[in-house]
Amino acid sequence: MAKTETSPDAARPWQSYHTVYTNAKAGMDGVDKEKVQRIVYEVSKGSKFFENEERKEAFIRQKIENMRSRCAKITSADSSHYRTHKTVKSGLSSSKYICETVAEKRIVELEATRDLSRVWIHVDMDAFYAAVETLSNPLLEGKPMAVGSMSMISTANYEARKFGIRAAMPGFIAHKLCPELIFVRPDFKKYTHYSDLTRKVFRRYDPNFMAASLDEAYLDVTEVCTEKGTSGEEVAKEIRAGVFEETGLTCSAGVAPNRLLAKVCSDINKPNGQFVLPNNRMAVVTFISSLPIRKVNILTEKPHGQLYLQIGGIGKVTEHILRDALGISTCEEILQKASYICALFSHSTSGLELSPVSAQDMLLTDTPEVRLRKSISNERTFSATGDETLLYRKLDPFEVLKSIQARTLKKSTNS
DNA sequence: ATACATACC
DNA sequence: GACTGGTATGTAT
Repeated sequence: MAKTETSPDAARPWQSYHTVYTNAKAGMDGVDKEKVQRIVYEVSKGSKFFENEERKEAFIRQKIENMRSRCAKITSADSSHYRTHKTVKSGLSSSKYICETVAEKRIVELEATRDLSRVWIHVDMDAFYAAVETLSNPLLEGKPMAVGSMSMISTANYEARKFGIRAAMPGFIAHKLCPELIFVRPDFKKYTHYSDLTRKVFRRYDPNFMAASLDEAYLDVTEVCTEKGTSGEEVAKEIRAGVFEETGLTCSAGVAPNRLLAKVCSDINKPNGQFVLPNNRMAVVTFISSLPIRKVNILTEKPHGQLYLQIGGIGKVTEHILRDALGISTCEEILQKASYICALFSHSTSGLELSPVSAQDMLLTDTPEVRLRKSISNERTFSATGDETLLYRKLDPFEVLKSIQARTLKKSTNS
């Protein structure tokens, strides 16, 4: 009997354990994903973390079931509408007919915001922390290496990625995937130093460039292109050469009419490459059509200081819901099923999901002149305990202070 | 108002 | 044995 993709296979229980580690990522092309998935599952199985993941998965599955049944209702209301030529009401306030009108209106609004007049470059350093560590210790060259600890990995170099190891993976799982993996403790002083060197280069092309993290920045080079009579492609090449000259590190770049697209483009020819999406409606629409929904990101509109936040987007959970409830995996399918999205999600969530329609940055609005930091926090993970005394001790202001001081001291003394 | 969930690096 | 930490937004209750 033919096996369908959706039927759970009891012989392959690891297939139902969803992690982010098998997503398409630069340097992960030749990886045996099935094997990685199996090892991750085997190492994780039975842990408290794993149990919690299963609990969350079950909740999401239930949410998907609800959505599917609401979908079915919308569709049947729709067909009765066309059969009887009567207005559909009686509890079914959201017939497909009404949803389509709402969706069409929103799409028209989004289309109107499309702007192809700017040239944006997104620069993304290649395996940044790992590359910096290799600069200061050339013995690491060519060997699988990760910056982080047995608990958590921040960055893996390309040799390590061949084993399926990547950022946000716990070190002990990475060790199972590659026992020879070298671990290097993070040293943020070093990364900040090299980050500053790259920013000196960025400033030459856009004094108001926006840094999204130590290793990523958005530059508006529209004026540079006009003044010098050059193209975004040429400017990106210059920037990458400049960064290499200043730091000895490689980076990748994406050139596009807006930040959302530029970020997607910088990943295409990683590492040490670039990709240009021309400011041309046809090219942009074609590009967006085949784009996996997971690539959709949103950003805050104004920086605090030089920092530009990348928040939200379609992540693991939303991707799962859209795929299993509505059969959506590309941005083109978002457009086709826009009426369902408008019917099933809140206004702001559907706005996020529909944003690729206009191939436009999804920006947070209602922004003050300069967006200020809204919160500051400091957290510590400790092992599970039922010991009440210990828990209260963790919360004791004096203990908290001591812990923060200890960490601050550690940071300023290493190297 | 508060807790919880999702997201990004 | 071990699944971070900082900041932000959205949703449910």
